[in-house]
Amino acid sequence: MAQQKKRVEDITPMEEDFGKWYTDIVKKAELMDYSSVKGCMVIEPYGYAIWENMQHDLDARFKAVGVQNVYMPMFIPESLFLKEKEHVEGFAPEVAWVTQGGDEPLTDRLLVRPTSEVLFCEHYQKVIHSYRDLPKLYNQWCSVVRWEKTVRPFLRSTEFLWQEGHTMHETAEEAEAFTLKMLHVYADFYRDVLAIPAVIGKKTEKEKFAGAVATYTIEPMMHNGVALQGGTTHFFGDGFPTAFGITFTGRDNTLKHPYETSWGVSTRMIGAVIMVHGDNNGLALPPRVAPVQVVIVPVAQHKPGVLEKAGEITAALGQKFRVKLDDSDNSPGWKYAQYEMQGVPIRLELGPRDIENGQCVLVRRDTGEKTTVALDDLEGAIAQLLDDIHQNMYNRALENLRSKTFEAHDYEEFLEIARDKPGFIKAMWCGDPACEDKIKEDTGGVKSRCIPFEEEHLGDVCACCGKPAKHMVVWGRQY
RNA sequence: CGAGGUGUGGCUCAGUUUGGUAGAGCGCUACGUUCGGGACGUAGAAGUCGCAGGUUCAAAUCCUGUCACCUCGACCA
Repeated sequence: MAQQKKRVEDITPMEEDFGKWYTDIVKKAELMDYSSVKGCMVIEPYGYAIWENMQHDLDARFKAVGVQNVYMPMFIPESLFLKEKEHVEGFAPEVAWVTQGGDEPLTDRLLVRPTSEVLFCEHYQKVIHSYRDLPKLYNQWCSVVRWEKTVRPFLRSTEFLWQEGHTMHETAEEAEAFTLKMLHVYADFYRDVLAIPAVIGKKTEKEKFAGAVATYTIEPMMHNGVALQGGTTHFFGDGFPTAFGITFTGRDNTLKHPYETSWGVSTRMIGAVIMVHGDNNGLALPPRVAPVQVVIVPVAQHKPGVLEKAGEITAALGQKFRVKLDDSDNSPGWKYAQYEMQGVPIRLELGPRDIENGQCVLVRRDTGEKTTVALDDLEGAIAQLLDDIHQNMYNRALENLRSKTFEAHDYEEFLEIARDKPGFIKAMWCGDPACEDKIKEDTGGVKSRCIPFEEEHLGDVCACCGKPAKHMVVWGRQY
């Protein structure tokens, strides 16, 4: 259709160039703008509203499991940062330093936080004295800075917004259980709010966080088969608490170190939403985070009664949904394309003909399907439609994940899939990091995503080296 | 950080090879006609050519440096 051609002229088709398609969308849907500092972006109102919706929902989920919000400083003295060795080695290459305050050079340099483990530990050392003080379940919403070599809006930037939870527990078992609990909070959020399915599991030794005993991850698959690390939770054991001298008197009146966890998700989730749900007409937002859930487009709005009726409907629906009325002078067709580009889940068209018949037209962003609805039933119909859209978007993403997940039983098959079929590869693994290195080398970038909780038995030997297998691993390329 | 590419009104780009008055389309502003899939007419505003040096009578154009962005590799949420 001719109109189809016109709709997509501004966005590079994803089949042609997925990277270009992505940047077209972040710019044209008005999510962000570049700034004059490398790797730092302006998050524009529409993009920030998505983040706020994510924040509100997640924050409530954190509080439901007893987490409290705090705020830590953005600067860390070098001497404090140096206390945990593996952690330093992990982050040292990408920290930004403050070396001067006003006119005076600093004797103890400050780093801009790349993550706040050490600040939480310094504080916990002061406030934890007894098992009665545990657990401590703190979280902060803030920005952190990592001096990345290459950057991409929302996926990898020098400064990014996130939340970081840091908790202290009386026993290792409790801490480990809490690490998994938070992983499931994230997974539920991805499924129920972002409409994104994911592979959930444990990172291999090679891929775990600097200083952690164990790292767990949720790994959603983007539309093109590439993975994005969607959120991680870490069990730290008592390494940091020992290094920072955090002690408490236990129930048996002996001095002990508490056990620590941390967990975080970031504005990268916006990138995930774009790359999982978007299409060649632009962004497609899951209803539960969409800043505008219903956009009302009046048709022939100069005719008497149209704008009045549209205003009435906007006010009524605004009680229950996030609604926008576009009464600008742009043509209806222009508005249709604009809000499709911005991913608004439902468009409500209202013209003189509709008003006469006591109805309006609802158009869903995910399928393009149009239905005529009586104005009397509108609220119920929209509530139902938003739920349907969420479910349909989830199902589509799940289908994408399933259809692009392959099994490899030997190395030849593995390399063939890695070369020809974008997506995840399930394969048995011996547990040796050498095989991870070899696979990454031979395939040009395929890495272990995780050892999924739902393991399958695909064979007895490692698909790479042929030695006895210990686990099934999901492999893939990542952003 | 390695390889390649690009910076010219708000956006997409032409002009750079061969130095000589700053261009187009879209967008924007005003008015009028329109309005069920990116409407049209008329009039108008808007650019120290990424930035800093240099060569020259003269630089968007040549030289040096620098910054940013894009693509592909090595690292992360």
